[in-house]
Amino acid sequence: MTPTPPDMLCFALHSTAHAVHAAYAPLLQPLGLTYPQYLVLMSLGAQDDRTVGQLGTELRLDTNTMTPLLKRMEKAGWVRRGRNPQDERQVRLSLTDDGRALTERAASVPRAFAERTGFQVSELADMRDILLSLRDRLKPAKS
Amino acid sequence: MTPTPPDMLCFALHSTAHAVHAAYAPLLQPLGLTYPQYLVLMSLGAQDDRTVGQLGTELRLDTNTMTPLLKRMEKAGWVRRGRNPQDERQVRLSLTDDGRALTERAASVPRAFAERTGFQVSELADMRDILLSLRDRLKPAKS
DNA sequence: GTAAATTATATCGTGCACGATATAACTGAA
DNA sequence: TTCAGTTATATCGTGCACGATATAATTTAC
Repeated sequence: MTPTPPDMLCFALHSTAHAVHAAYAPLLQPLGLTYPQYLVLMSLGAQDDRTVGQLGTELRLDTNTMTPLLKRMEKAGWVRRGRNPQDERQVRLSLTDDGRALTERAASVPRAFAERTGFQVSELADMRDILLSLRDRLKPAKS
Repeated sequence: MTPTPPDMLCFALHSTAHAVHAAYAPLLQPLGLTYPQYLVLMSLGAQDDRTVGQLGTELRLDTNTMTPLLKRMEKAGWVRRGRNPQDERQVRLSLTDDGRALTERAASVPRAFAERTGFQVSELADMRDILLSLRDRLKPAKS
């Protein structure tokens, strides 16, 4: 008996991630943010003045995704990008005043999301930890 | 205290979905399939001769995603697309012989994936059900 | 029986995501 | 010191994903 998508864990994960993305969209759209942009904003809000590589490591994205994403955010006036004079290979990132103001408006989004799910905060944290345990078992990525 | 991506459930979900996607990629690449194409193939393998809309409902994708995806699969020779003479609005989908042969090769992929995680099958099923309960609570999608 | 509404699919534009490749800056070994 | 190797970022091409819109076929209301 061959497995069918609705029964597969991978599809549950895939479709739930999309559903969460869709649930965030109406919360982020008034702020003019996409979901990956929101992650960048919150990450820089917590720790500013980092390189593209450092931010990409935290968000698990490569530079081929990060660079255009960051350029769009620079164009929107939320992020500053500048080469590090000590090491011209690095591009250091920091929030503009507008960007920092936006982090404050965006900070309430996870709570608004959690409320919509109807789950307890502790249940959501459990779910998060289960997911991370799965994710981190997949790291080796070698057959 | 503003939340930071590594602590957020949404990011755990987002990054775990990407990690699973990445873990599937080396299993699917020898078959020439992308992950969404694999879902279409398995879904049609279980139940053939369905419309674009029916398949999209199962995979939770709209026609603006389905149509190009299905055209690529048609071009690859796995899927046939044809208008339903009873209702010319509908496009009915079925697997070609090549497509059906590919489902057999692709059927072992979830087991190979499950083995890599090191989780018990029952644990993976529990995880799936937890995810689906979250996903289905988000459906209303109205603030 | 025809106009309005609905349904099914397609098209267009934008933004990730990622493999492959490029390029410039730095580092280190001989 | 020079040049081979490494590191940090960028570019290019392809494939989703999705909002908005378009179009043709069918159904419904009158």
